[in-house]
Amino acid sequence: MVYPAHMGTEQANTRDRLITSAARLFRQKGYHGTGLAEILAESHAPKGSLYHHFPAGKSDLALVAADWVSQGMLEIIDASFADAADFAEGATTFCHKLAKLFDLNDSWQSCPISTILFDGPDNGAFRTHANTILTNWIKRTSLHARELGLEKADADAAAELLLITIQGAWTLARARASSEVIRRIPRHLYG
Amino acid sequence: MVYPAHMGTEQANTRDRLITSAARLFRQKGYHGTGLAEILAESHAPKGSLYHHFPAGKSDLALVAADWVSQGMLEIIDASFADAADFAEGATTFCHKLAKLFDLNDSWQSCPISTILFDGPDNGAFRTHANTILTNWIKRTSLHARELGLEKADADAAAELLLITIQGAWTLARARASSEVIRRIPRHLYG
Amino acid sequence: MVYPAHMGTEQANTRDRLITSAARLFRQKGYHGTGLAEILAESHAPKGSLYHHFPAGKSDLALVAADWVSQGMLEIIDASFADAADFAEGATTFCHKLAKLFDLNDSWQSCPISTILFDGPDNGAFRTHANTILTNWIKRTSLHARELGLEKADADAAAELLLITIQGAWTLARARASSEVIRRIPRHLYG
Amino acid sequence: MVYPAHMGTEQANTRDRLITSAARLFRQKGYHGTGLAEILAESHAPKGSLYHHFPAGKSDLALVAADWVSQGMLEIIDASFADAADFAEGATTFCHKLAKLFDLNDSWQSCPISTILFDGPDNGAFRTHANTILTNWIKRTSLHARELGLEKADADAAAELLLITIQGAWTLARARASSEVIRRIPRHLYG
DNA sequence: AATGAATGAGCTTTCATTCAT
DNA sequence: AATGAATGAAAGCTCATTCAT
Repeated sequence: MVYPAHMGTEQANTRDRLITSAARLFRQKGYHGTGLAEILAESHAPKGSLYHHFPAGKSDLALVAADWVSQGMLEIIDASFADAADFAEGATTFCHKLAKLFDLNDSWQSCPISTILFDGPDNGAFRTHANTILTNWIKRTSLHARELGLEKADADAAAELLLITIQGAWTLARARASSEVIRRIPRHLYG
Repeated sequence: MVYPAHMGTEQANTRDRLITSAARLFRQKGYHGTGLAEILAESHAPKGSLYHHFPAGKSDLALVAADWVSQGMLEIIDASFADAADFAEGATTFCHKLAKLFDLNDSWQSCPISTILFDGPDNGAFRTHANTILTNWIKRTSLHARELGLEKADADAAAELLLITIQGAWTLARARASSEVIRRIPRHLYG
Repeated sequence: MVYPAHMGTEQANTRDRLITSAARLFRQKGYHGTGLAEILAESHAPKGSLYHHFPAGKSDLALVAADWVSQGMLEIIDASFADAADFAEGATTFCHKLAKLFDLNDSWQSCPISTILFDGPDNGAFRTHANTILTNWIKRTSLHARELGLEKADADAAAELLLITIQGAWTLARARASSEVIRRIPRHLYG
Repeated sequence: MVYPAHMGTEQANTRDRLITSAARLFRQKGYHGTGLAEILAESHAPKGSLYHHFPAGKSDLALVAADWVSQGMLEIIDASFADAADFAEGATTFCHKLAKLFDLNDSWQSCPISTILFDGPDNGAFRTHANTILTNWIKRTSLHARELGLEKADADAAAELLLITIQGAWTLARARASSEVIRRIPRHLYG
C-alpha cells in the first residue's frame, strides 16, 4: 500500500488528497461527526471520485486514513528512540514530541486513530483495525526497548505501559486543553 | 439536580428513562452516532417529550446523561477505597471492579463520558464539562489517598496517574475486546 | 383504512395528496422510474412529511397507492355489472369503460397495479400484494356473475378469463397506443 | 444484426455477454430497476466497453436485448406449431412450453419484453419497439394458423386472442407465483 | 405539562455517462 | 478497438428541531 507522503507539500493526486483531508477531519470531529461533503470540499474532489477510489465509501476511506495516520505515528516513535541512550530517554523524547504536536496541531489533540475508529458504523471491523494499529505501535516501541538493552518481557511491559499512559494522557490533555499532562508522563513513570 | 437512581428497578418517569437510554446509547455509539429517534424508541418516550424536559435538545440531554454516568463512577470509586488498607489495595479493587463491568456490560467498554463528550457539536462547552467530570474523579480518588495516609502532593500524583492509566487501559481493552489490560494495571503501577 | 375520495376536487390533506400523486406517477413511469422528488413536487409536500406518514418510505407509499388504485377498479367493476341483464353485457360495459379511460387518461393505459407492484424493491411483499389485489378483482367479478345467474364454478371461470383477457389487452393496447383491442374483447370472448 | 446463439455454451464475446446479462436482468428487475453496474458485473465486461459496443448506452442495450429475447420467443412459437395437427393443439403445446419455462427460469415469469420496454426512458421509441415485437409474435402465430387450415381473418383473430390471453396469464401467474393459470389457457379458449 | 404532526437541510450512496489513453 | 478513471446530478432516507394543540 502506498501512502501519501507525510511531509510533502507538492499538489497530491485526488486519492491522496482525499486521505489527507479525511484523516484531518475524522480526527477532529469523529467518524459520524464528519460529513463526506466536508471531506470532498476540503480535498477539492468531485463527489463521484470518492467511490471510484474507495468503493465501500466512507468506511473504506476511514480505514485507509487511519492507516496513513498510523504510519506517521510509527515515524515519530522511530525518530524518538533513534538517538536515545536508554528507554526512559527515548520515552521522554516521545512524550515531548507528542506534547509539541498537541500544542501546534488540532489533529494531535487526541489519539489520532481512536477518534477515527471507535466511532465507526461496523464496530467489528473497525475495532479489529484499531487493535492491529495499536498493537503495531506497542510492538515498534518494544523493539526499540530491546535495542536499548531490555529483556523481551521487560521491553513488552515497558512499551505497553508507556502507550497506555500516553493514551490516558491524551484523554486528560484534551479535556484540559493542555499538553501539560503529556509532558508529565516521564516524571510519573520514570521519575 | 436529581438523578435517576442507579440501581432502582421501579418504573422510572419519562425524564429518567430518557437519561438512562441516552447514556447507554451515547456511550456505545458516540454522540453523533446516536440518533434521537433511537433514544426515543428505547425509552418509550413520546416524540415531543424530549424538548419539554430538555429545551436545548440533544446536547442538553448529553450533558445530563454524562453527569448521571459520572455519578455512578464516583460511587464505584468510593466503594473501592472504603475498606482498603492502603492506596494500592483500593486502586487494585477499583481496577478489578472496572474490569468486571467491562466484561459484563457493553456500556463500560470505554471511558463512559469520553464517548459522550468528545464527539459533541459545541466542543467548547462539552470539553469543559468533560474536564469538570474527570477532575472530580481524580479529586475524589485523591481524597481517598489522603485518608489512607498519603501527603497531599503524593495523593494528587497517585490519583492522576491511576486515572490516566485507567483511561489508557480502557482504550486498549476496547481495541482488544478484552479486560485483561485493565486487570494488569496494578501490576504495572504497584507491582 | 381511509382512502382519499376518488372523485373529490376539494384540497386534500398531505397524506392523501401524496397517495394520489404517487399513484399517478408510479402508474405512468413505474416504481423505479418515479423519483420521490417528483412525487413531493407534484403533491406540494415537504420531504420530511413523507416519512412521517409512510415510515418505510417509498415502498410503503407504493403499497398504499396500489390499494387506492385498486379501490377505484372495484368501483368500476360494480358500476359495470350493476344494471347488466347478463354477464356478457356487464363484461362488455366493463371493457368499454376501461377503453374509455384508456383514451382519456394516461394513468389507465396499462394495468394500474402491475405498473406499481411488479417493479418494486422487495419482490416478495410486492408480489403478494399484487396477488391479493388481482384476486379481489376476480372475486368481485365472480360475485356479479353469480348474481346474474351463473353457477359458482362457471362464474369463477368466466371472471378469471375476463380479467386475464383484460390484462393481456392492456399490454397490447399500450404497445399499439390504441384502446381498440380492449373494445374487441367482448367479440373475442362472447361473440 | 447478429444475435448471440440462444443455446450456445462456448465463451461468448463481450458484446454478446452484455446482451445476455442485460436481457436476464432487465426481464427480472425492469429497465430502471437494473443498474449498468450490475450488468457490467454479471457479464464480466470492462466498464468502458459498454459505450464502445452500444454508443447510446443503456437504452441502446435494452432495445438489442429485447430483440434477442424476441428471437427466442419466435423459436418457441415455431417449435410449438411445427408438428401440430390443428391450431388448438399447437396453441396448447405453446402454453405448456411457456408454463414449463415459467417453472424453470426466473426470466420467464412475465412477458419478457414488456418488462424491458414498458419501463424505458423514452416512451415513444420503446413503445414502438414493443409494438413491433408483439406484432411479430402475432403475425408468426397467425402464419402457423393459416398453415393449419384457418382462413386469414380467423387466423388473425385466433392468433391475437391467444397472445392476449398469454399476456394476461403471465401477469396473473406472476402475481400467484404459479404457472397453473398458463396451463389452463387451452381449457379456457378451446375447451 | 405534555405531545404527535410537520419540516427541510443534510446524510451516504448509486446513477448513467464522458473522457484520456 | 478497447478501457479504467473521472464526474456531478440525483437517488432514497435520516436528522434534530419547531409548532399547534
